[in-house]
Formats: sequence, structure tokens, C-alpha cells
Amino acid sequence: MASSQLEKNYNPGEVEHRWGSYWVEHRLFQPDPTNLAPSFSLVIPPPNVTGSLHIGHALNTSIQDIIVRWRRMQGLNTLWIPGTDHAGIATQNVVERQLAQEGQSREHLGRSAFIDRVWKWRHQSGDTILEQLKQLGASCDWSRLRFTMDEGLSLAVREVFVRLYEEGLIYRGERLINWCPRCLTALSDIEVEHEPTKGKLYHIQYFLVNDPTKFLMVATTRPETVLGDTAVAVHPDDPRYQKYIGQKIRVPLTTRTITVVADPILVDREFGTGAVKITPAHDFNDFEAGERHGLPRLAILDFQGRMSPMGLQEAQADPTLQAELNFKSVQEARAIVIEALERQEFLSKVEDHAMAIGKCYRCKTVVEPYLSPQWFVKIQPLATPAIQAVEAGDIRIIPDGWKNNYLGWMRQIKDWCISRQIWWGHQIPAWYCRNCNKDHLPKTSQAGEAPDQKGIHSVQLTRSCFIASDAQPIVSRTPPQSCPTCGGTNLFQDPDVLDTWFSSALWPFSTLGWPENTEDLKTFYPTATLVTGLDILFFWVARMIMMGLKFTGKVPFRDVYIHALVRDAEGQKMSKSKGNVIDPLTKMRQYGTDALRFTLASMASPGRDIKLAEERIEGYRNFVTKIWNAARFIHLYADGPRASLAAECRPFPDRWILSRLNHTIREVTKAFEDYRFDQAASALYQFIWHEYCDWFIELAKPCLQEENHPDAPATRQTLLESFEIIQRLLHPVMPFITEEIWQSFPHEGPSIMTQPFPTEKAEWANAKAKQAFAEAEQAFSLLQSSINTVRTARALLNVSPAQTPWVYGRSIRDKDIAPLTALKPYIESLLRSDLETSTIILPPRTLELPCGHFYTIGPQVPIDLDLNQVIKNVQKQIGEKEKEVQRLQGRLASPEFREKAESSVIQDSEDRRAKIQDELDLLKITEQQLTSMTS
RNA sequence: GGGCGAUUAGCUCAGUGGAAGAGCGCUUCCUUCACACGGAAGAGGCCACUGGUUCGAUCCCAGUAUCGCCCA
Repeated sequence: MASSQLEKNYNPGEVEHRWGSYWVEHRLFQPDPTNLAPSFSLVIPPPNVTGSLHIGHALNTSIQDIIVRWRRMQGLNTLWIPGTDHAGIATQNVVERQLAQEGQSREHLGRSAFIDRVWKWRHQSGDTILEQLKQLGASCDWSRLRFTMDEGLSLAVREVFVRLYEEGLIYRGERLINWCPRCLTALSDIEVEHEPTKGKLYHIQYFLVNDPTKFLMVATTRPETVLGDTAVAVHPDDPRYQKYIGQKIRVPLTTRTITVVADPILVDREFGTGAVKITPAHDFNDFEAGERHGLPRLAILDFQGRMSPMGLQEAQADPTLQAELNFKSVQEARAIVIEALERQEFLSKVEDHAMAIGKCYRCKTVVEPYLSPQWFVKIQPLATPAIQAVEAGDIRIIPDGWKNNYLGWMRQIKDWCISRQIWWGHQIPAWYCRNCNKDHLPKTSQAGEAPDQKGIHSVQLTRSCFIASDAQPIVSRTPPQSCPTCGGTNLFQDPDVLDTWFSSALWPFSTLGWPENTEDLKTFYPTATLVTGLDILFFWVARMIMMGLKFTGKVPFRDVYIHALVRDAEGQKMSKSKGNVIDPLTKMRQYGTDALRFTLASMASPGRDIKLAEERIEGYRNFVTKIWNAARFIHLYADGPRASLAAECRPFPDRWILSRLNHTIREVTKAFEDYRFDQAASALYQFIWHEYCDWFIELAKPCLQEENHPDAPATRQTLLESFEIIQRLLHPVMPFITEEIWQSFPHEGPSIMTQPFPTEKAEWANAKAKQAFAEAEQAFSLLQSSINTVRTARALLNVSPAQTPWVYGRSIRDKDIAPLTALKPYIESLLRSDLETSTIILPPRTLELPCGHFYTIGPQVPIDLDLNQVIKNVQKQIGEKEKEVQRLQGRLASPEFREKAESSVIQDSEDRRAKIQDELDLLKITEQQLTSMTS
């Protein structure tokens, strides 16, 4: 028998493994070079090589795979490029930790040995996450796997760097940048996370030079930076302080004097004392204020975030204090400075103060603003077209709400610091001639440098931030042989590497072979859709748009779909430290990958975070099982003659299910087009479970199970045909079980994944079919209400079908009983009772319960049955209907409503009132009958 | 501090200017041969609050409260 083809229980693990390998072996994920249809391509947001699959990846990948499988089935020339990102700081940290365990360090190893070591690690375990994506079913073209440090992609990086440099869009300069004193590297603005912290506001007295009895009270959150002050600012319009502007004051704990300046931008009169100290070397706002007033920058912290002896000396700090402070951390220094301020009576008040503190997004160390020469991208010329592309709609951001977020950020974007003082990454293609830059190269004793511990000297030599900002770089695609200025050959390459996001910014075209004008680039660029989380909208998406427009002249993608963040059931962000992570691989093993994918799709409502509770996955696992069992059922009855009739000639249940199927095809397609995966999922769930399984299969049973039933060939055809379509409709969301089921039935072609995505068949969309479908839907509605009415009555009476072998149906209004009679066999089989229809007289003790508009139905009940529950139920319904009628009556009686409402609304209300009134009348008759039966 | 979003059934969430919906959970009944990861029936909601616009507001507008996110 055919049913033997499917096991009793669905075994997801085995099925997934089998089809997963099959798809790859048959190269079904690769675009067909003979396919002349329009292309449809995606690039995967490259996960870090250090990563392993978390639930966010699972969501991101599932959504992309749904889109890609759907478009591939639609016949488009589809390509989804996979790959990984070298993730500079993160990867370097991983390997450095390994070295530390071995008592080693990268400085001891040296640059080239260290990089070899990272590559070795990357080859060993860098592809873990890719294997996990495969398990999820991701239909990427694995033969086109890319890595941001591949030769081709590195070439693209150098090309972009050099071109931007030549156009003046990349420059090197000394700026205040975010510096992680643990990673010992610069960070871009967005690599700093701001965390609310309870800090303190210190009120410090700055005494006038001319009149040491008077002082200016300055409020600050960072008292240790007092030593680096080069001015104090007040608001020019502040009457309290106008007299001080231009006066000299003394910096506490030093012998230096500085000037009071007027600055309306920096100073908020309401905040603190209204007087602000300016430390241009250690605060971004102060840096800008310093520029405005031409103030010197006095750096008192070194690159490890420690008090610098040279800086302290330059600051003319009290010598005893200097000795105490040298090489102290910020925390230590703060305590010492506060103590000194207190002792010398400079400190007058300390208040609690809520503030935000910047931390390194990789290692959570407090970030220091640090003055150093770095490489920057001049961003404005790149940002302008990237803003226009989104404004003009060349790129759509979905959901639309994030568009303003993007535009807002882009409009206030600052130059992008792209140099990182680490080793793992794309080394900056710039060289320096030792001869021409004698005075600008790293010296062995830099300001603030510690005694040589932890290999500090060598650290310094490996960071371009110790190369003076006016050194002359030679920027070149390939290593230059000699210096173009002096012809000397003593050159060395800038030791820094580029921000990881610099290479990922090129991802949509570098993966396709740019700067070569490859066939892939011509065919698949621009890509169609980028699917990503909000957290990297700025890091990545914005930069891809800028770089794509700049270097290809085209947008890198037409749509950006931003999906939600997955949280735990309580709405908490998942994190390892909280221990609330839901591991997708575990869930896939427990419930099957299709169930997890369906769950994620069903929860992907736009603009809302996903709170993932395990019960949801379990619920959809049950759905998978339901589908499996439906397939087993169909196998049981698949054998036998089949007749493919025109839609309007098929039996009633067939016409109805085809109508519903058409409806579902439209709904799912529309939902996919709109990126409404939640709506697609719920349409599929509702249709498959509550229409196909609950009703169609039940209605089809009698003719399938009865030998030689006249409708059997037609219904068998509909059953199989529609189920096959269902598999294709469901395939993008649940690739594994649909493949397994599809393959278990007779089929053509190697895989369901290359079959066409369902569309409404022409022969089901012609006028005759539409008419037949509309009638079938109407008949079904009568059927359903008949069945429900009797079932409810039975439940209330607590009687089994055996106790009510007869059910009587009657037409009330017109004498036309035909529609109900036509449903006789279906009603009988679903109710497991005989149906007797009548126009007038019913046997005694027959319940006449209204169903549909003009009909009643009900079983004949035994004498001794208690009818009270049924009466109560009818009375409850009467109550509801009466309220409804009153409401409608009230509305219809209002002259204003009559006058102002749309005529269709008035008509609807009238029709509805009439219908409910009819139902109400019937219910009242029923109530009387029931009451008389009890008495 | 600025911007954005949310507030609908016990929970998680759809939704619409004119009849309050789903899934899960809950209650009752049922192991009848696709499925107990199942079937059947059912309970449960002043759609956050206060005003306004409207013939009519859960939906539009303003404000309030609570929560969340982003930016400073």
C-alpha cells in the first residue's frame, strides 16, 4: 500500500540531513546559467568567523531563505551569496586569548607569525557558523562562498582605498578619536556604546590671578582632567560671569594660568554652575571648543589610559602630585586628584549625577577620547548621494519607520575613523619613506610611555598613531619599489589595518568580483534585497549604500528589510551572561528545523521585537506533525482512478477547497511581496489546518472510503492536486518536510525547490469557475453552520451521535429546501446521523435551532433529556441579537447618519438589521418550542 | 534632554473610521482505523487613561501615564 511510503512518525533530523545533502549535491542552490529570466540576488550579512549560530542569525537566515526559495520557485535567476567577515578586533581577541593561555602574546610572536596563527584558527573553526546555516536549510550558492580577507575582496579594498585617497576622500590627520585602552586601538563613533551610569558632579574653585580672593566655580564629572584644562568657558550672556570673560585664572593643583572664554555653544547656563572647564585633549565637545578659541591641547593620559609623566610635566602639575600620579589609571588618578583638591580647599561640593559613559562595543572597557593621528574617510560627499537614494525611493527601507532613523543619522554623520591599531585585517595600503620622514616616525620614547613592560616599545612601533600626522604617506595599490620623492628604497608599510566595516561596506559588489567587470557583477548587481537587523543599519547598511553608489554608480540593493531583535519570553535581550539564550540548534534538534523556521516567520511582524517562548515552537511542531499525518492519510487513499474535471464540474467539497486554495495562494504571495512573513505563516496555518484538514479531508472521507463512490475519481484528483500545491506554497517556509512529502508522491523533476511557486490556475479563474466557487463558499457556510449548530446542541445536551440518530432540517422562509438537501450526504457523514429535511412539519421533540439565514436544524431528542442548557444557550443568543438589533436600529434612526454616511454603509446596516431580526425571530420561536417541550 | 515606537483575551501578538481576531494556555467531553504533537464544544476583552475631530473612534488628532529602542 502507498501509505508505507511514509513512516508513522515524522523524523525531522533524518529528513533534514538527507535533503540538505541532496540539494547541495545536485547543485540546486546555484543559478542556472541558461536561465534568461531577470536575476534576483541577495548577499548574506556575513557573520563573524568567530561566531556560532544564535537565534538572531536563525531569524535573519530564515527570512532570507524564504525570500530566496520563493523567488527561485518563481523562476527568477536566483543567487544568494554566502560568506563570513574577518571581524578584526573580535577575531584578534579570540586568538590573543588563546595565546595568553599558552603564556604567549602577539608581540612576542611578531606580526607575521601572529597573522599566520589567526589564519590557522580561521581555517580550523571559522566555518562553524556556515555549517550551522546549512543545517537551517539556507539555500546559498555554497560554491560562491566568500570571506572578507579573500584575495579578490582584499583587492577591492585596496582599490577603494587608493581611489578615495586620490580623490581626497581619505586623509590622515590628528583628531580626537574614541580609543579603547584595552584593545589599544581607535574605534569609530558607532563602535562606542553609551551606558547610563551614576556619576558625580564635582564643583571646583578656579581662583582669579588678579584677585586671589575671588574664584569661578566650575562643575565637572572628570576632576582628574583638571590638570589638562586649557580654558574655562562661560556663556557670553550670563550676567553672573560676564565680568570674568578674558580674565586669567589659575588651574588648581598646577602653576599654570588659563583664560576665561565666552562660548555659547559649549556652555549650558542651566547645567552645573554655568561655568565649564575646557580640556580639548580629552573631551569631544571641548575639542571643538578648543578649535573655536584656538586653545592648546594638553594630553595628560597616555594610550593605555594612564596618567602620562610627560603630560603632567607639561601641565605644570604640582611636583609631589606628579610623582603620585605617574602611570596611574583614570580611576586611581581621580581619587588622588580629589583628595588633593579637598586638601587644598579647591573642592566645594560633590553631587550625584546621572550620566552616560562610553564603552568599547567589543570588550566593554571605558573608552577614552584620545588625541592621535588616524586615517579618516571624508564622509559628506559620500553621504549626500546615499541620502538622496533613500529619499528618492531608489532604495526602500522596510518597515518604512526606519527610514527617518537612517536619514537622521546620515544627515549628521561625521568623518569615519577607519584605522585600527591591530594586526588582523586589511593592512592600510600606505607606505612611508624613512628618509623623507626622518622626523615623523615613531621614536622609542614616546610621551607618556611606560617602562618597557608587556612589550610596550614594540607595540608602539606597530601603530601608525605614533607616526606624526604630517608624515608623507605613499598610497598605492601595490607595494612601491622606491620613494617617488627621493628615490630611496627604505620604505615601510603603515602598520594599521582598516576598520572591518570598511571591507564589509564593499560586500555587495566585491563578492561579485568587482573591480573586475565580471559576468556575475553584470548579471547579479545590484542585489535585490538586503535582510538585516537594526543594530547594523549604520555600521553596515549605510556604508554599503555610500560605497555602492560611489564605486558602481548604482544602489547596492533595492530593498532593505529590517527585521526584529529576538528577545526571550520576558522581553529581555538574550545574552550568555544572563543565561537566557535560546540556542537555535538545540531547538532544531528538539522540534525540527521547519518548526523553528515557521515560528520565526510567524513572529516576524514589522517594527516589533520578537519575544520568543518555547511553547510557540512546540505549537508549530504540532503543525508539522499535522501536515505529516495529512500526507499519510492521502497516501492511504491515493491509489485508485482519478478524473481531472473542470473546476465547476467537481464535487462540492472540491469546488470549495479549490476556492479556498486560490484565496490562500493570493494571500501568501501578497504577504511575501510585502515582507509580511507573519501574515504568510498565519494564512498557511489557517488554511492547511482549519480548512484543508478540518473540513476538506473530513468531507472527502465518505467518497474515498466507500467503494465505487461516483465522486471518488474526481475527489481523489482534487485531494492530491491541492495537496501538492500546498507543499509548493509552504516550501519556502518549511523546506524539509515539503520536500520529503513531495518526493513521496509521484512527481517530475529533481526537487520541489525548482518547481514553480503556485499561482492561480487560469482554468480556476475563469467566469464559470468563479461562479462555481462563489456558490460553493455559500453552500459551505450553510454546511458549517448546520454542523456547528448540531454539535453545540449535542455538547450542551451531553448526548452522543448515537443518541441522536436523526437530525431534522427545515427551511423556514421560502419553501426552498434544496440547498440544505444538497448537503445531505456531507451533513450526515460529519454528524454521523441521518438528515431528514422538511418544509413544514417536524416530528415531536425535535430541536429547531436556527442555522444560516432561512434554515433550522436539530436532532430529535429523547424524552428524558434535560433541555435547560440548550434553552440557556438560545436565550443568551437572543440577548446578543437583541443588543445588536437595537444598536443598528439606533444608528439607522439617526437622521444625521442617514444624511452623512456613505450609502453602502447604510445599505449594509439595513441588510444586517434585517438578517439579525430574522435570526432573532427564529430564536424566539425556538425558545418557545423548547420551553413547551420541558413543561 | 531630543527622536521613534508600543499599550487589544491569562500570555504572545494580528487587525480595521461603521459587526472585536489568531496562536498558546484554560474548562468540559471524546482514545471512532491520518493525527491525543489529535478531535469536538466552551469560557474569557469599557482595544492604557483624559479630552477633541466625526453621524459614528479600538482605529484619526492632542495631552497624560507606563514600558521599550535609538541618538545626545
